[in-house]
Amino acid sequence: MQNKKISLKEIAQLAGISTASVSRILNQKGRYSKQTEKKVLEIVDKYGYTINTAAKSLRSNQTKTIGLMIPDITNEFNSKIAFYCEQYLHQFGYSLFICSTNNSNEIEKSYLLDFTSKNIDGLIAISHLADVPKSFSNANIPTVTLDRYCLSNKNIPAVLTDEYGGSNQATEHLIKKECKNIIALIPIANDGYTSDRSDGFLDVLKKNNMTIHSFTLTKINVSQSSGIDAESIVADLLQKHPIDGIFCGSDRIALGALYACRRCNKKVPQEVKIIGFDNSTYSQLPTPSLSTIGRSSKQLSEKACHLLINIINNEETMAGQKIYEPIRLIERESTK
Amino acid sequence: MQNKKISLKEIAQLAGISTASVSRILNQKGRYSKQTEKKVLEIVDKYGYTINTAAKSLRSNQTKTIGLMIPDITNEFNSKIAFYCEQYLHQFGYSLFICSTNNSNEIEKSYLLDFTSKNIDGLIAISHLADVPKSFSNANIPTVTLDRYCLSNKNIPAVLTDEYGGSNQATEHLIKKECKNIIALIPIANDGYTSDRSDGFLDVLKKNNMTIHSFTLTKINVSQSSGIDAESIVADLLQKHPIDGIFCGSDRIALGALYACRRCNKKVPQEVKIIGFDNSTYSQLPTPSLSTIGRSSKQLSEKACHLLINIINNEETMAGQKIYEPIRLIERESTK
DNA sequence: ATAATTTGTGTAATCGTTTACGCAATTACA
DNA sequence: TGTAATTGCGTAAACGATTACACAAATTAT
Repeated sequence: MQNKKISLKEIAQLAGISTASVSRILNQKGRYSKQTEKKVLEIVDKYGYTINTAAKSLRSNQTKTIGLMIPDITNEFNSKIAFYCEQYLHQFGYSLFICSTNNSNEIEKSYLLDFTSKNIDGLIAISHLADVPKSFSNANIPTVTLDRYCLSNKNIPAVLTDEYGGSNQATEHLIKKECKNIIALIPIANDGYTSDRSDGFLDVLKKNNMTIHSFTLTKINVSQSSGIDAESIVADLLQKHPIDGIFCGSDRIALGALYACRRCNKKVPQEVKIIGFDNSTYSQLPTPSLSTIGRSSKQLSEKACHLLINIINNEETMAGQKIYEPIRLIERESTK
Repeated sequence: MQNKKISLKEIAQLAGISTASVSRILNQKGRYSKQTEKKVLEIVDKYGYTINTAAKSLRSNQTKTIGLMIPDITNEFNSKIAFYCEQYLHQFGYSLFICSTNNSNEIEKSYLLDFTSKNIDGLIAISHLADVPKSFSNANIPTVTLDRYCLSNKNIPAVLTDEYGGSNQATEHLIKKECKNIIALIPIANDGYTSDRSDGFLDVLKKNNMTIHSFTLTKINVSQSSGIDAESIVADLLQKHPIDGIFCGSDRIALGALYACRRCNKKVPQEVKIIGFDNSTYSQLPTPSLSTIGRSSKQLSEKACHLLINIINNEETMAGQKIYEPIRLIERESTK
């Protein structure tokens, strides 16, 4: 019928009425007659009108848009978060700006600036938001932190995994399976942050009066190669010490540990038991399959979205609140 | 200094000049003096000003925003596409609206409407765009299709994997390894579309004068459970026929086939050889590791983005052009 | 010294919506 | 029948930026 976008004003002209009426009809707000409504809707349909969001946002001061800040969308956990957040928020008419930050403060900052320019209605961030630009704070954008808590502003609520409890359970599980010499490999993000996974591990060892050596806890930089790094570290340790239990802060690392055992001819689970963290697809596929600590990315996502929408709508600040998502132990062949 | 967003007009007031000057300075466009520039930049910095994108877009008619339509972000291939597209487009100042369509025409349509409202500058779609709403066409949004070609408009350029060549190579590889009874399991998307993977397979069989039975080619619905579906189908076939080679249209399916062989006590690769498609992480982990057909998601993404930006900038339509990304055979243990 | 050019700035319209306010026509109520 | 309430619609300002145009002041050329 056309091949150019049509505006509300043009619809008004075609219908011989004012823009105000058209707007009221399209938004089903205020007063208008059935007659003119019919006329307008016909024209809308005939010409394939869609509203201009920029104009609407400018006037109404809301964009129906949420920012999602994620370290790396390629990571299975993160991509699930993105998926479930999108699903949940879509129900409420929100679209998602997604950005990968690689945990870099610089990149985060530039995206936060971009987000304030774009006037997003809210932000979900898998980040510590350690360094937030002034313009972002000034904009007072409702924010929820996911799987991390905000370092720069204690009022930002967080939806968290019970990492301490998870590593507790994992370690207890190894002990129950009669491991005597347990080590842990904990990932450390390139923003320098380590999770509570190491504390949970160490506390259980102490509680059980187990000796803690210099090599008991190793930190591994998070990267594409963290599995490979873990492999050589573990292979090295296996040759020097009588290790029989390995708690890994991620499944990727656990996989590296498994390969290391193969290389050193240590049978898993007979001689060495391994447990990972995340319940990613990785953990199900190798032989033996890997025991791991699972958490529901769906639950995490939905709690974060729910919280965010509440803040957006009700002005409930939920200030500083921390919501914990429980974890569960998933026992597979590597600790049988 | 403040805790409210400040506008360009307010900056002008604070500096005692007109909005026109401020705009010229911030955009480094037109004429202005060093003096006033300094004054303005100081105020901008002091108050943490960021531009209001909605207003800018409304006036300038471009949003610096690209839509990315993907069947399921949770899928490894798709998440890589998202990652590389974001990286590439970010360099040029674009942000990404990402949406998961689950291959559903209905969902796609509603997102296309949303995108036209939002006035995205361009669209990259892993989709056949079989059913495009009128308003989207009217909006004349530069579009590139990725890993699929557009069914509703032949002028839309596409960046494609050489699927035919890939399945050709995979099948030839099985034959070279002396497989005599080869079957294929090809995924079929829930928009009803099958790729060229089956043609490539069948043509090679014909060329080599191999018999094609009723069970030679099986189609499997794409879903979370497609691996499990494949497992039972293959297990069933293995018991009835002397199959010694399996070409799988995805690594997930290949994994199912591998498990089926285990269940039926068929040794891989000695008795049955398996080859997958995608070179996903899945394929590297099991024992034996899976041979597969690889393609570079980075190359695919960058070609698509490059093409799109060209269309956006130069009005080069590249109408109907199809760009093929080559594939490569990755030989692992499952076909040794 | 005068004319021509360049430079810095301001005025005001514009992009496409929403919405407060006002007014006339219709309907309800007495 | 007259007054009050309701209904439907239009006018115009506003959101926050960009930009064509005009114009005075400063600079350069002649």
